[in-house]
Amino acid sequence: MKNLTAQQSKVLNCIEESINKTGFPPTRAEICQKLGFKSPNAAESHLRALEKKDIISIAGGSSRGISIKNKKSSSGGSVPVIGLVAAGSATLASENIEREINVDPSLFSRNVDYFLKVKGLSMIEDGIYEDDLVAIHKTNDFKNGDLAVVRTEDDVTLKYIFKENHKLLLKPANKDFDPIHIDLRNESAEVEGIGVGLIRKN
Amino acid sequence: MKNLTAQQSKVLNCIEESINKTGFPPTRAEICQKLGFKSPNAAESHLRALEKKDIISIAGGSSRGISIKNKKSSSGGSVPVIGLVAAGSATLASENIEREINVDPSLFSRNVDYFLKVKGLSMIEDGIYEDDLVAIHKTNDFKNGDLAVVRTEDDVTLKYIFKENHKLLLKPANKDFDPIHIDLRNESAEVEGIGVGLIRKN
DNA sequence: TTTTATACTGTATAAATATATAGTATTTTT
DNA sequence: AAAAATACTATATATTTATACAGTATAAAA
Repeated sequence: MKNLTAQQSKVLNCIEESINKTGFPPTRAEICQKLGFKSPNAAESHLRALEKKDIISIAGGSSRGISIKNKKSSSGGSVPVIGLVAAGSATLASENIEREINVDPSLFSRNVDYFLKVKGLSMIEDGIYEDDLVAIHKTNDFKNGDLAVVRTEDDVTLKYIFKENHKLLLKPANKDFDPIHIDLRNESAEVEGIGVGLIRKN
Repeated sequence: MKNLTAQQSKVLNCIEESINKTGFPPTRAEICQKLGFKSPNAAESHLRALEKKDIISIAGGSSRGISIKNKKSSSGGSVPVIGLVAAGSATLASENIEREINVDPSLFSRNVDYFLKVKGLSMIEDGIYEDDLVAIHKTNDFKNGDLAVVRTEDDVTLKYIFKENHKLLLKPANKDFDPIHIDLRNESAEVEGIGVGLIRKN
């Protein structure tokens, strides 16, 4: 994250305080009053700096149009949300984290290390839809039939996994998709975790 | 809690939606635009009614000065899980609460009042399975096609809802189940809330 | 060394916004 | 039966507010 200057932090605090206290963001004038500025442009330029640093967003042409981006609620039990990523990049690398959400750890049967945002329709027949968040428990241990996050040589994918000797079968839940067969003697594949739950936003 | 009229509920929803979507409350004009009013005073008077019923507060002399009262704490919100209950009993009565779970309120697009534990297979074709927890936002306002919790004379059910004049259609997502037709002139039915998300435990 | 970012004051103004007032009509409560 | 609440249209306007422009000054980056 980019560093904020002392003044920018004060302005950000001022915005947070306003939202928490009144329920809505401050105006330029209100920021000036709270921080002792005498010109509305003092607030304006700090806001533009915060916008440039991607800390807030400013809705043009509307009053009090300030909103704070990626509001992380700091309290424990914060779990990152990750999009299905390209091969080579580490799944849990910070640049892949879309956001963080707070979840009750007792919600799912096993500890949730991250949520994987589903791309594509390969699991649709078992009620896993695009943009669903699948709760992933990080482990390389699995049972046949588990829903697994598997890193192959050229992809990261979410499928049902079956292993028999040196053969790995990654099975989708969509008849339009073909199962993936991997011979571990020729190709490498790694189980990153298994799915232990799901969250969907309508 | 005092009863809100249908229009007042719509206005309240509009405010909640604005706060969740943009981060700040709407103006009178924006409410009018969303709900199809042609006079700003239509929104104004509804706001004053909501203020009188102590649902919202309005900061005088400031733009977007609307805030929703007794907003459930924005972090560490404990949300009850409820099984589909028999007719006659209040859905949120304490004896129906199976457990409480902590959920990040920002997880779903609208405020979640409770989770409904799904019984049966009537929504299975749209990825809603038995024992899934459907996040319910309490409201009696809905759009055609919304996933709604509906209390009929002899049941509480989760279906897609469609209303046309005095006819209510409750449509399942399973071809083995028949849609329910309700004639509101003969039978009563009440929308308790709409589904805004889903949690599944494997 | 020149540019860019930071950190403001001061003034001005178009546009956004709250809010009052005047009506009409229907429904609900007393 | 009368009063109050609901549910709007329509118009007007004072005020709030965002936002641009013109400066000044210092610190940091290229």
